[in-house]
Amino acid sequence: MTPRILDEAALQAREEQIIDEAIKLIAKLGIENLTMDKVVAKVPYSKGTVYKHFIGKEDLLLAISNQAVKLLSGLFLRAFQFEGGTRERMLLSNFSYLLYAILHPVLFQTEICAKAPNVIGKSSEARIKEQDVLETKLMGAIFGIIEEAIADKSLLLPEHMDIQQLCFANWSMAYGTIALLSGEVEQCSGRTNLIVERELFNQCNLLFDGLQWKPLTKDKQHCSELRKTIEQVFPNELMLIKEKGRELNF
Amino acid sequence: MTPRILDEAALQAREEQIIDEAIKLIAKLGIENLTMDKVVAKVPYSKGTVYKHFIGKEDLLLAISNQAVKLLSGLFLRAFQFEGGTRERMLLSNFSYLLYAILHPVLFQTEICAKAPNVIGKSSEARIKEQDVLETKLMGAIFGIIEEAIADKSLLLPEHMDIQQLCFANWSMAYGTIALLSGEVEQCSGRTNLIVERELFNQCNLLFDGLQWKPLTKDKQHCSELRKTIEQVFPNELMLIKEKGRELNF
DNA sequence: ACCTTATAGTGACGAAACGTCACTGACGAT
DNA sequence: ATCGTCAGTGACGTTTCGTCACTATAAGGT
Repeated sequence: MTPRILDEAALQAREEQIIDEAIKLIAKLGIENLTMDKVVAKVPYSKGTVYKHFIGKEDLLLAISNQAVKLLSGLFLRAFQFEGGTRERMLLSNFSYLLYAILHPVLFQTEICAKAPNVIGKSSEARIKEQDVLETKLMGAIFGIIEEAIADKSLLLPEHMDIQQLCFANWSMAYGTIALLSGEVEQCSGRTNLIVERELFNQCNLLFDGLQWKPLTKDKQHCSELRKTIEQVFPNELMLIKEKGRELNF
Repeated sequence: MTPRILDEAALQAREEQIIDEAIKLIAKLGIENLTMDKVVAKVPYSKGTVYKHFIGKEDLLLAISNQAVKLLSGLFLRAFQFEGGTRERMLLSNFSYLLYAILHPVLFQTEICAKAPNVIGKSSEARIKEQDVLETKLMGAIFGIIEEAIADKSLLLPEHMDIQQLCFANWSMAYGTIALLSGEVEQCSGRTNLIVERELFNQCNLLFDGLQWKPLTKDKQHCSELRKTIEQVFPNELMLIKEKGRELNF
């Protein structure tokens, strides 16, 4: 009466397989040339099956973005677990975001795209909900660092702001910086001469100094410290970046 | 021998007419449901003519975004020309961006979309160049305020940062905040309880305090001052917002 | 007046992408 | 062996895109 053969795990694996192929296609053709037909052609499943997983192209894009956020979560967690001062770890978190953006340009690009209303507007409810959960979880690591900072007195919560608002302040600053600069490698724009890692570093410090988050910039060499910390916590990522011929300048 | 009848001005007018109809369509159907066919149907010109102006849908979107930036420029200029302290005017600039985002959600939404690589990737070179020029011009107002601030000693340029970087720091902060929050009216997210105008206000002050931009938050009631300034410089905009049933809470 | 010529404008059309649905087949239950 | 159910298929109708062969128009020449 109930001959169900749907294996939840296998289903999940298949979904990831489709996502992986889509990522490869974006890397090869650019996100603007991704089509469902091409994805279906790359994958050992039929159109109908693919559409069982994703209600449309936008839904697939959001799924890729969610996948990316999962990957990012891992980096955030490592930054969170690093033994060091709270300000240092917060800075490290933001830089783990940057490392991810440099190492996985396709994922980051898709994440940006997935924030556009024309994508959200055509995605499934479930997928949007998933995005929400993932981003909330991501914020959790940041939230934790701030809690600790307040507990050990290195940070005093400003009047009329709670921890959540502080989380958001940090997140939006890093997001704005990386989003606006990641695309610009060489453009004859008013934004030339801006190096994403340097601007991110500066802006983090401005924000943290504005919050009076100890130790202040004037009291500590955050720059050299961050360099060491990154080498310690993200050695592989740093190596991969070097292999890409990219160097971090800040 | 040379019967040219192309009137540059009329051509421009027609382009704006097409853009206007597209904006109306986005407002009605949502940006995800905009199609060139629908635009052509709304406009007294044929498909071929429309495609003379815009090489494709993405190019049209970028054109709308550029139109939006022009509108925004006017607001920025008014903030720039306001007679008041430099910090106050900078704050006002950022809020003019917010007013625009609230008053013209379609334009702002399109602006966000137009930053996505899948749109840029399919736009014409000329249009991208135009975007660049417009954004540089926009930055000009911000740049000017900072120059003045440095001149009158209310702001000291931090070590290892130039004016351009400071401009960018401000821009990316405001962009990140508004972009991440503008979509969220009521969502059951980790980002609930965040009110865009309040967060923008807080983050501006954190950044400016971090820069030691006088007068500091502890020395002045920026909040009530900003309220007055907005009423003075943007009375119409404020009225329109009220008519929309929206109220600024910060 | 009439023809010439070059450009503006048109919309039918083919290609491409989308998303659906009637069908197939595989497997467990009876 | 038969039946019922559901995963999987891919052909097909639809939508959207963008082009291009053609028409209309207007200025200049004769």
